[in-house]
Amino acid sequence: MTEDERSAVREEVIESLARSAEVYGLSRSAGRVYGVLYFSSEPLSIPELVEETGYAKSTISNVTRKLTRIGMVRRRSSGGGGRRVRFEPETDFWFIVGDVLRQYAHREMQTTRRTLDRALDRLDDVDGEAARDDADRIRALDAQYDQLETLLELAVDHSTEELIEAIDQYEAD
Amino acid sequence: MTEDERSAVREEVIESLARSAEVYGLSRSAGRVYGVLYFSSEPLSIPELVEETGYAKSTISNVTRKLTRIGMVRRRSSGGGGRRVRFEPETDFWFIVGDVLRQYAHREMQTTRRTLDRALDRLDDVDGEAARDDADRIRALDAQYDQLETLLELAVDHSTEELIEAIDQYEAD
DNA sequence: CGACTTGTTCGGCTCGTTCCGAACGATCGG
DNA sequence: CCGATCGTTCGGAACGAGCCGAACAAGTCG
Repeated sequence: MTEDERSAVREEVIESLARSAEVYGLSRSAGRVYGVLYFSSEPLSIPELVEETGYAKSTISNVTRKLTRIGMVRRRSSGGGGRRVRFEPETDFWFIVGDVLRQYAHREMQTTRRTLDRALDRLDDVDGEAARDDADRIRALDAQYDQLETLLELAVDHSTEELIEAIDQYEAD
Repeated sequence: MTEDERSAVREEVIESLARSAEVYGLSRSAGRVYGVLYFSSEPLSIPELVEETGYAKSTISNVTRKLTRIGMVRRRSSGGGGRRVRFEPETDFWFIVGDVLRQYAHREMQTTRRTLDRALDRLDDVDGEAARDDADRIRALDAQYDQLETLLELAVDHSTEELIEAIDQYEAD
């Protein structure tokens, strides 16, 4: 009876991770797969994940690839036995967040800023008050992106503990 | 000719905002509506946004509601003239981010932690090494969420400038 | 070499989202 | 009170995302 209770509790937590995944723009399946890996005492292969989660093999293949891309699981392309690749979870959440920020937000900001800079160049050739207004607004956008970018770079280079301490010390003045 | 060029440049920037919106989980229309509001010298009503964007009136209605919910535009339920509500953009991006984090991430973390705490309570009644392992992992999850939550609370209470300065000072040791 | 296991890719189904047009309220000036 | 204007809501079409099963490729062990 206690064994049932234990797996019920684990199911609850895994389901909770699935819901969290949806909030942050991932699929339910991604959350569940991560949850199963998180509770597993050893890395799991795709057939094992199929067994544990009930998803189709193709789904597991796609989901594991996505999770690997964003740094939530690692591929141990391994090794000896019959199984070829095995997955283990990245358990440092802030590290995951940092990875995602670096890959997506940072890239997006860079391309947007390139667009803004090109736009400003083109506006130099245009006369009139309205054009100057537009240029001012675009410069303001650029400044915002610039600040977010530098903050982002600083933040992802530190642990949560360091960041909390930094802000605490800053507040202490 | 310069007038064409000016609107072409603005179109470019607005389109860029539309693409950015997609990256961050919003619709293209939301990005474009925000862009039009951003370049407008005065708050715009729904018919005006229809005119400027080409979207259907219903689309504008839904999009403005969504943008208002997440704090990207403000409703100036308005005064005097024939028009009733008018929208103006929130131009402080970090403020927008903070708003979203407070509304979504923070709420999500709280509900998840409630689930984790309930799970730990239930596991107290279960014996065995495996149950103890599960409890350890859940406690580790809980600790991660706790740290992210406190960091989040600290971060959204400061401006980007303050945060950058705080980290810079911290690094200066 | 041939049977088996593992992982990827492909086509199809389903469901949610986005956007539209039309119908429906609600508010204001005359 | 009536017409006009503004905003919301409803039903539907087009599109994309998630998931599945089946076919396919690649490597392993007998």
